Amino acid sequence: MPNTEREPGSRDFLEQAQHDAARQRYGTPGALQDVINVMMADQDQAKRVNAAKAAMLGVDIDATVEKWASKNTSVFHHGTPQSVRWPASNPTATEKDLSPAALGPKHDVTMSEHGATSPETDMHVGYSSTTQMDVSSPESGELTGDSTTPNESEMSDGQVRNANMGARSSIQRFSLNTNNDGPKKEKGKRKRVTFLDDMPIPTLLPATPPVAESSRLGAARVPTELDTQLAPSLFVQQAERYPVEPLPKWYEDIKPNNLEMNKIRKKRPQALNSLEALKNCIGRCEDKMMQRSNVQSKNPKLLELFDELRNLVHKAEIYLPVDKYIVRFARILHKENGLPRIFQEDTQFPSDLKADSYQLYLRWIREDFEQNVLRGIITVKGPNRGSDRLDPKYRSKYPTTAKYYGDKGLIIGQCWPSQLCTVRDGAHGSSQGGIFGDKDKGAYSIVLSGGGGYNDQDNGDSIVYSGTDGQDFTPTEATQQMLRSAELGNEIRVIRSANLHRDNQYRPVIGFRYDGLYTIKGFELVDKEKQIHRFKLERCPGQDEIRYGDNAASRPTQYEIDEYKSLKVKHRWA
DNA sequence: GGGCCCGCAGGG
DNA sequence: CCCTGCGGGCCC
Repeated sequence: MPNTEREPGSRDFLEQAQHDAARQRYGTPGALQDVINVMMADQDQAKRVNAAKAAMLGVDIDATVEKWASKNTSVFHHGTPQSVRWPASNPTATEKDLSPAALGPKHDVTMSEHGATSPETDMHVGYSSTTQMDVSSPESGELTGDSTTPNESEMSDGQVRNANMGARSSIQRFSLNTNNDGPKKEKGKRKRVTFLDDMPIPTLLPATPPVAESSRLGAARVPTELDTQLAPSLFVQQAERYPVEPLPKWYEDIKPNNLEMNKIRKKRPQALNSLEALKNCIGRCEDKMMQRSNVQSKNPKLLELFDELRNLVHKAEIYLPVDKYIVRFARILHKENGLPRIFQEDTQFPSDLKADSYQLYLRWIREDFEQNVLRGIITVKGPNRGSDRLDPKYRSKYPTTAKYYGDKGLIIGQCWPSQLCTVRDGAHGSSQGGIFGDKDKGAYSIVLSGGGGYNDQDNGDSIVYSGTDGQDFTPTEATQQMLRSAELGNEIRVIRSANLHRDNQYRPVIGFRYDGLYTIKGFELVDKEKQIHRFKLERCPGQDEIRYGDNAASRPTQYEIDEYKSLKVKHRWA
């Protein structure tokens, strides 16, 4: 079939492109068919997306297709030979403006904002770049004789077709600077890694919502179900970031003068005093903000008050032993009296305080008053050593799952002493695995750690993360999940482990920290036989900053650090 | 700090 | 019941 008949957005084109890509990546017919099936399901959506984009830009889609076909080159192939290039990592203005982020309800798009952009890059299918790399010895010269440089005769039928279809081959070298590992990785067996990434890899762009009927007039676009599923954070209104929940049943069922409440009224337990102190501090913050609303960030008295409140919230999270009666007595879950006064949309509290008070709020809302950081974890004594496991009783009482996109129920900076605890709270789904996902849905969450000798790179908002090593030209399950996410563009929760390299400024002091949602912007195939892929992730916009370093907002909090350390000591004794 | 090796949870 | 895996305790 001639190239010109493969129009972007057409079923024919997509089928062929996805077929070739899948064949190249997976090799085996069974896996291939799976990929195709999933991809085909997305095609209607894809067509709508293209039509919507064209409509918004006022572009004649037919003319655009013709133009594209006549060029017959990769739209993403623009070279900077010395640096790492990732497919679609440097989106053009057009791509950026059409991303779900820009099109979400947060940023209503009007025609005038896009009138001048070029349609060329607005194709449905993007292509990977062409690269060859030398990981460990950037300064070394030519490829040695024994290094594998695949040529066309080694390619499969599908690969050859693919290469013909897409872009030319201009093999380039580049070196990778890893701020974690530096050049020390020499010790590894794999001195030199070469790879051929010369075939275009069609990638479904992250889904964007179709245009509403009235969009010609610049009305807001309505996200589809699929959009909100893949990238839920992009469609969350500010007001819904920390939604105030309806008062839970257990809370409302407690009558103000029942027996327990009367006891509290008489006894005034210490925990109640702590809650009252917390409320009191909220009130003083509010007063101060009322006075100096314009210069609140510079008011030293107010900053002091925020610190005091932080301290109270952090202490409550770890050490405050409340029960449902005390919580109810203090009316701490009430919108008008309690924690929602901090995190509600229209307040001026710092974002870290909002987040941390919301974490506490959510736990109490679901009637979990176990402030022990190891709640839900039981230690069993084996013949040789003890081991931790999830307590089935706690699990059934507070069931969670990690099989979801986004980070509903988590806050940026949330910390856990162990990876098992991240599973307990549904932040991650594997007690040891770094990647948790699903064959069809891609990755939901990943853990960044130093273990395993992976050649990762961490720049905070952008990450290079390696898939696990496969064998016999077959990628592992986990790697396939990441590849699927690269196609879907879904949001992935990123958790950093204290096991990261000490030089990494984003490393949590101890334990594990949730640092926000990222999406995969591209990947490189580093080793063909072992199917080692290195994924480039970027942090989704609009989230709070990563809470690293030494400042009031950073986590784990001092209380968490002390507690985790003391637990480790205890563990050694037990 | 590195290596051994025993584990866990989840998925096929 | 098998397998995988960016933990982790414990030994040196």
